[in-house]
Amino acid sequence: MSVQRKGVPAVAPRFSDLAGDQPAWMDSILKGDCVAALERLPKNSVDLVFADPPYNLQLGGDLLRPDQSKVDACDDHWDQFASFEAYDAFTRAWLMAVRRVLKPDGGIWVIGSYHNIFRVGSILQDLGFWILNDVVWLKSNPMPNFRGKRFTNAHETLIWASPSKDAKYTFNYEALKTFNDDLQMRSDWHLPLCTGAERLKDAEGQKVHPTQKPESLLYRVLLSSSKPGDVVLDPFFGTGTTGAVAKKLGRHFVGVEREQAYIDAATARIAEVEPAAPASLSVTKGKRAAPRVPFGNLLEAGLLHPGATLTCPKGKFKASVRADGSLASGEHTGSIHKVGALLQGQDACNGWTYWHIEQNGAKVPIDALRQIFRLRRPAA
Amino acid sequence: MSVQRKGVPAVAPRFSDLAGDQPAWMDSILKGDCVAALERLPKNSVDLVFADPPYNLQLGGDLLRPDQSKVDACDDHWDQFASFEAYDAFTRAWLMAVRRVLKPDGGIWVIGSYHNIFRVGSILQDLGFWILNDVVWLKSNPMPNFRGKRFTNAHETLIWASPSKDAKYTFNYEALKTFNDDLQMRSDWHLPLCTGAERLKDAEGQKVHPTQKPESLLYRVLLSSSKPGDVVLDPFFGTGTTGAVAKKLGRHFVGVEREQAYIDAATARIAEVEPAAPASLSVTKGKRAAPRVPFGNLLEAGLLHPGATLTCPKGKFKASVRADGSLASGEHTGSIHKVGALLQGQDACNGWTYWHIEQNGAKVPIDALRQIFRLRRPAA
DNA sequence: TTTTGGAGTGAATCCCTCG
DNA sequence: TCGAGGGATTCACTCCAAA
Repeated sequence: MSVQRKGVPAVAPRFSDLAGDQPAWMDSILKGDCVAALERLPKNSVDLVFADPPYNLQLGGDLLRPDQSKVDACDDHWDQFASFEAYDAFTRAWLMAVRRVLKPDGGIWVIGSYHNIFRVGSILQDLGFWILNDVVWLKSNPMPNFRGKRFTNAHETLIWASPSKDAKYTFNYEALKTFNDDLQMRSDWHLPLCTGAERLKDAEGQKVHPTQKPESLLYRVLLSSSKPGDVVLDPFFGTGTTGAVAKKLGRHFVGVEREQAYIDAATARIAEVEPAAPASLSVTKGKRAAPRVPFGNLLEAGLLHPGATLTCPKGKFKASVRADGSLASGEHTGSIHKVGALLQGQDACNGWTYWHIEQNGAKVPIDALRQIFRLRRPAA
Repeated sequence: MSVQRKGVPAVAPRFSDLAGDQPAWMDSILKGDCVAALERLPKNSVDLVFADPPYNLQLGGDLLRPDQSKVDACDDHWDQFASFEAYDAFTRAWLMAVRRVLKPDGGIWVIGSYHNIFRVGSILQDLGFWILNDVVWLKSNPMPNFRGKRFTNAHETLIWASPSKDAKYTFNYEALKTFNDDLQMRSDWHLPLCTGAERLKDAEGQKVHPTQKPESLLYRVLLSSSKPGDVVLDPFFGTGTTGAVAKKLGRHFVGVEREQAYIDAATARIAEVEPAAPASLSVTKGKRAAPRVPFGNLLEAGLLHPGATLTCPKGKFKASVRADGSLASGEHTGSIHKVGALLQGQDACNGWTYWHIEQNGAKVPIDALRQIFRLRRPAA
């Protein structure tokens, strides 16, 4: 596949099926230096950042394979820094620029290797970002260590952070759990490198970008920590993996990139992406997203009657329902939660799952009645 | 097992079967602050350092499990620091003290989590240490994320470094390769937590140390980067896992520890260690069943797309695939297994064999896609 | 003697809305 | 802004008691 399309504008065409009026920078690639280009975005305009900054690889001479063929190392000039101080200054600058455009309840991901990730992590913390997780991308097919002098470097590290300690960041917990066969998603992600047809090649068959990330990685990043319609910024856009996956998943993107060749490749690539149907983008949500149902509503709706008797799971405690939706059990009165907690001598209790009622000879948690109520009266 | 042995001296008896004339500090535990105690060691006297410094966790209030029981947090005073600056100063001080006693061709390992490891890594680099690898310890049985607000924190990070860029460090490449079924040892190590009989308990059955590391981890560290007879320093000795494994593997140890209770426990523990031929590796080589493949992986890998339609064997039920790997069929949403069970009115259902997709005019169970996935990505 | 079920636990930066 | 209160939230493994 050739990506050398002459005359493609630096700003990719917006895809129109997502929204009506959009600022000019939406779903486009800004050409230029990261810090300068970000000044063209308004403050608090971005929901999520994914950044794959230069790794500051400090390679000595050429690396040879056992058969003496040369390893195609990442020795591009943009990856060279004179010192740790220079790299730190660069990192601080782009992180501060990103911070300005990131919403207070947004999120940021940065990927790196041991060459740079410790600098990035420290500076994130120094700037007041709050680390939520570090995630390790385990490569199922890493490059072996040809000289046998170290362990095979089989992973990279991602840092997920919010702009401040008390930010209300997005995390699609239930969706990720469903994704992972009903088990919590862990901080270790086993994914293959970007190879084969997914890897962009130029007319000569050479890879267009030395560190193109797999779409599977971005899929998981965007699915976990953004919502459909969100704006995702990638300040080191490269060949646009972030943009391609964002478009596929119904998110907006903004990219910043200095090299025209990468911009051309990314623009062509993203144009070919088919967005998923909006309906398939809705994602499993937990109980927290369901509308709150006051217990008293069950009485109003006739699903329960004043005077009904509730029991705890083991039948040890009983309580009777009062007309105002409170419970009475001996001396204790109060909400379903409070009475449950008091009887058990605990600080808290989820009354919906604790209290049961007998129906057709079986004990059913009152949460089942709540579900019936919600079905009868959707979006109450 | 009780480790409360009164009258045990702070300095453990040397074990005499390793060498003849030894300095007094060899195979002993130095009591006191790390920096001060290290002044008692000569310059260039240590071959390898393993350090498990405080992580500076910065925990908030109590954390309760879903069953309302309290998580036994690591809230010891030694893990409290006023600020990142204070933690950095502490880190710089002990690393400089360690650097003095470490031989120019020695090595150092430091373990940490995202709370502290970025500070440690940056300071290592600033002090001129040369990072050789970062290694991730993947926990097979981590503590879950009880509130569902983040990814399960399922790993810790180790940094392996030499004192300078051109150090001739020790790396037993062939030994590790043999250890690892004739494959290069990778930078991801899958090991269980320290639990069961290995975990030191006091007379009341409480764990002696909140963060005791598994011997399997130290086994791999010492096997890979030290030689028999080497001196291994652990400046945060705790209950002496480093010393126990060093003795087992025929290495000398020096520990530094402030708390007398830990010193007592470690001394008793190490006294019971039999220096043995390494035949006890079986714990780290758990047999590999067919790797579990979450349904979501098929989406990431592009074998299925959001919006695809699945059907049951008889074509009676249809469901559409959503971006998070859940299915939607009428009112029902959830995992492939859950939705299959709901539609059939059963308690359980194997979604892999139940759901089919049309390919080239034929209905194929999605299990076929899973097999393709496994072939493409062995040992995911 | 063997199997089954329940309780316990591990370095954790772990809620959110409303008045 | 703060406090009160509703109510949501767990995986792998070990040990011990019970069957």
